[in-house]
Amino acid sequence: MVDKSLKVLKDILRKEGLRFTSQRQSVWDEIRGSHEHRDAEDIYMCIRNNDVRVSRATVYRTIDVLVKNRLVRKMEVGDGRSRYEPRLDDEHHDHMICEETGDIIEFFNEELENLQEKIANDHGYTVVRHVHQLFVKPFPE
Amino acid sequence: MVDKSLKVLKDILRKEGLRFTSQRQSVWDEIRGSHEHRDAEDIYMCIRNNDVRVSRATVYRTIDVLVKNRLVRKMEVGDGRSRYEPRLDDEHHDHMICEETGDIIEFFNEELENLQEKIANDHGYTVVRHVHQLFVKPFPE
DNA sequence: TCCTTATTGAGATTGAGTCTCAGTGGAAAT
DNA sequence: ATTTCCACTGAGACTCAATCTCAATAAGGA
Ligand SMILES: [Mn+2]
Ligand SMILES: [Mn+2]
Ligand SMILES: [Zn+2]
Ligand SMILES: [Zn+2]
Repeated sequence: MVDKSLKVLKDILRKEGLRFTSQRQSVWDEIRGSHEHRDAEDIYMCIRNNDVRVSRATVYRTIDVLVKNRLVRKMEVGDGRSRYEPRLDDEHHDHMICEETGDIIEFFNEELENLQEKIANDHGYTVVRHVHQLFVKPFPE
Repeated sequence: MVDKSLKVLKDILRKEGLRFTSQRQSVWDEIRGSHEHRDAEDIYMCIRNNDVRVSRATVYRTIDVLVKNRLVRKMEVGDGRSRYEPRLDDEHHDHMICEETGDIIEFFNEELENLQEKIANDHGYTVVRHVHQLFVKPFPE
């Protein structure tokens, strides 16, 4: 599993004509190791707490490569800090954000996906990507 | 129409315990006068081009009041600048953003709205607000 | 008109993210 | 293994939207 993820990273770097470095591996390992939706500062600090020397600039630069090559997904929740999550299985999902707890719940609904594609088509467009976020509150009681 | 919009603004300011000022009227007039999705800098510059003296700080502060009181809707398109649109009739709609032309097309689909509410309910939540943006490309030919 | 105090504006500040560039190190070639 | 080249890194400067500060201004009630 670790070997496979390492190979995935190396293949991407080769494809992009980039060199394999310990910093790039650290960033990918850090993101890959958690299913949470974390900001760059959190990823940066966690890597450093593992006694790995890396700079913010390199974290940001590496994330860009990972996002471009679909190993990582970038999302904005509206607070000015981008969040990142690994795309391990690469199955699409959208997000429900609880405004009381900050919890992020993932969901996928085929019907919803088809419907939005249909709506775009009716306007003469194809959907390239989409953002669908439900800001929610738990039911009372 | 102008009188009515003026009254709406004055009522809101009174309710909030805020004073009516020419700057606040200018900001509301500027946003109200266009159906586009504009950023703060654009709104600011247009007001000043009409020879009204106003500062960026006041534009931002006034927009906050208007957004809080649902006269204006705030949205992010992902480029780091918030966009604002008037909520004249206050009918909800979502956005389709053309990645080739930058055009923003508005749409509303009852079925979509109901479906997302149902999805949230199934997880034990109520939808407080939502963001649904389709980044699209025109069909070829 | 007077008086209190909310509002304003110039400019400083914040903070996420980007850029610069001299020094470092990956890896291909020998 | 050694050399060589040049991509990569990191400290810190920089960007830019947005917020904050605070002295001067102007609502608007008395
Ligand atoms: Mn909607
Ligand atoms: Mn709109
Ligand atoms: Zn979706
Ligand atoms: Zn997710």
